[in-house]
Amino acid sequence: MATLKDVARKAGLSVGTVSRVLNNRGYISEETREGVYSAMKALDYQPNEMARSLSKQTTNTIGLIMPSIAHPYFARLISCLERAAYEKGYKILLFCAYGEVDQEKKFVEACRSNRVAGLIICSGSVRTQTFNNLGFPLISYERYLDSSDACVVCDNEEGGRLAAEELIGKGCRKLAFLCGQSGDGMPADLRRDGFIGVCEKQGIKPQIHYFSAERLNDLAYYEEISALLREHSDLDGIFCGGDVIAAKVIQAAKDLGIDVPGKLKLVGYDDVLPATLTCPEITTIHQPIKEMAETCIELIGKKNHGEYVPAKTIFNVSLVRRGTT
Amino acid sequence: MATLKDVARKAGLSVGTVSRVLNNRGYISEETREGVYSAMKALDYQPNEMARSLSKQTTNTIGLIMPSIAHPYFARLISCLERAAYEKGYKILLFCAYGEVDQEKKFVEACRSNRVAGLIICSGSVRTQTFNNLGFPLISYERYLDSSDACVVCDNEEGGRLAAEELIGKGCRKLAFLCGQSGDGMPADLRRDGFIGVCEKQGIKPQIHYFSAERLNDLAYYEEISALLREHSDLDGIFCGGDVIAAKVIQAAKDLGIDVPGKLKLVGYDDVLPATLTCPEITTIHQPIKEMAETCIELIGKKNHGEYVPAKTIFNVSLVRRGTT
DNA sequence: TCAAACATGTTATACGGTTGACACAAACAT
DNA sequence: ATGTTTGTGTCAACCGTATAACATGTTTGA
Repeated sequence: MATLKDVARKAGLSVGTVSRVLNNRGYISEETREGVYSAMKALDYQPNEMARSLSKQTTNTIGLIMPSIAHPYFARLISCLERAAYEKGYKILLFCAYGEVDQEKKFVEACRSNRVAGLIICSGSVRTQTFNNLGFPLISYERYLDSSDACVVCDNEEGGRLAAEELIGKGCRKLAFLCGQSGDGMPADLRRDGFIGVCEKQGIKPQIHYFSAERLNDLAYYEEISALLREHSDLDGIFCGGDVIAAKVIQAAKDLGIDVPGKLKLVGYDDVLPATLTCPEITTIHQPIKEMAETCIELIGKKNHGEYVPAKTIFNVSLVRRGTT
Repeated sequence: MATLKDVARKAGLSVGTVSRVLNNRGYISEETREGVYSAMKALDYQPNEMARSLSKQTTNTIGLIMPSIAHPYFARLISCLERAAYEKGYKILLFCAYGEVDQEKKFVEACRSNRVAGLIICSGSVRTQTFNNLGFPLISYERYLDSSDACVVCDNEEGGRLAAEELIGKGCRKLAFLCGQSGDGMPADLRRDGFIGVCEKQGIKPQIHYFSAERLNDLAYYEEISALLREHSDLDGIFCGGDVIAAKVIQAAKDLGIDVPGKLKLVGYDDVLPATLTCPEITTIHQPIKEMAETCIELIGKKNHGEYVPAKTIFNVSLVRRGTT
């Protein structure tokens, strides 16, 4: 592929001058500028980003380490992050660690090797590991990570409270909470706490059921849910820690002859695609994913410009009422 | 961050020797090797991939240009591609072009700038553009792209035939096909042709309905589907060009009091998450996405090693019978 | 004992682009 | 006439790593 030198030769200019055109430095006549551009076009020149990054000691690449890609929530998140990144001139280097500490570590190192401009991580291990002296800002998404430069989260406790209020307000008294991986710093715990808090005020003690971490990847919730519904046949309201879980509850309930929302009401979480694919559609807690993604990207930019960034940015959630309540 | 020079100094060795250790070149004593490793650990050294790529004139990055990320099909595909890439030692640079030619072009240039080892593109424009002298292999996914080095597709016509046979075999006579973007080289056309071919042999002339391209991003199919069902109330079998479409047909049918699969039978396409979230679950055409993704990555590796790669790799599809037929 | 194999160092060049110092000339302003 | 701004070229150093050529030892083995 053509290099700067080739362009300079073609345009009858020096490398320095061509570089000036490319980087808008110093004085450049309109004539020269056009000469450079036409030479670039003629040679189909594309600057070598490797060389540029090496020389400039900075890249416009942002690393993403996610626990899943195919899950609707993360698919949506990655989509929003890609768009926000693109609009700020960044590219996305995507890694999926499946929540495994070893892989996360490897990918963090890969990001270091690639001298990314910033790293956004949604860790599966959270507090068990720390990342120091990375050389670039680390944004923790939906997790409280001590060694991060900033956390971007939504108000999970409030989400839990909204769900409880909705279910109780609609007359439910036998409640349950189904969620994914628990653990220090994970959002599921906060949703649970918010949920339980409201329940207790009403003298209700909800069932709590945790799915194992691998369910995030295979999404095989059905059997466990069906067993739970059979075991606790008096349940009349379930708060699901995700919309996929809620969709599977609808299936299991239907198969057991339990009417939703007649006999059993549901509130999901996330407000992603599955919430609008079921019958009935799922009442759920909406997370402002797009805004959260944009904030992640902005925080990296600010941090790299030496600006102040808040250690924690908390987004409001809201209830979206659909057919399951 | 520490450089090779720092490591060499710390280990009391020359840069050349350290580089030999890193690249397994020439003779190295066990003692020296360990000295280098401990120095690397002490300095928390990570080789600079920019410099390495620049020097080696090759990267281990694969570019991905997709029309969507959040759509379950592409989310799944990207997930499989990331995994396959990781297993072969590649990293993923992810771009979403929303099927827009201009953005695709920009992203192809970005890939050139980054000297990717290969590019996998699922183009929205297909034959309207050509990419030549890219400097790296171009794999076209599910599209027939003339200027690509290889196409990886599934047997879409066969998928259409399987769907028609299933519906007709279950007694349907008034058929329709709903699909996304049509156009030369797009898979929807082949599915349609396969579907129509079987229908005609049975003397059936199906309705064909195309959604606009933007539906791929907003997935707002409901209104159009509902209108179609009302207009053609005698329909008893619908072949949907995607599982999300099928899920929305189930909703619209239910709202119109049409029983699925009693009065109306459905076959979806892709076999992705939504197919197993609805009631009933969706009978669909399974695409071997994982295998297709692995093939894409392998083809890039082979092409870069000068090995022969077939211009077209076609994967078999199969019918997965669930609740909608 | 002498050659081959092993182990390391030195030095230079390359990858492709950025940047700063410096020189030179023409155009312009005072 | 003199100083400033503008436009360009030359040259060199640098980013971090790879690699080849060549020198210089030390072991090892026949």
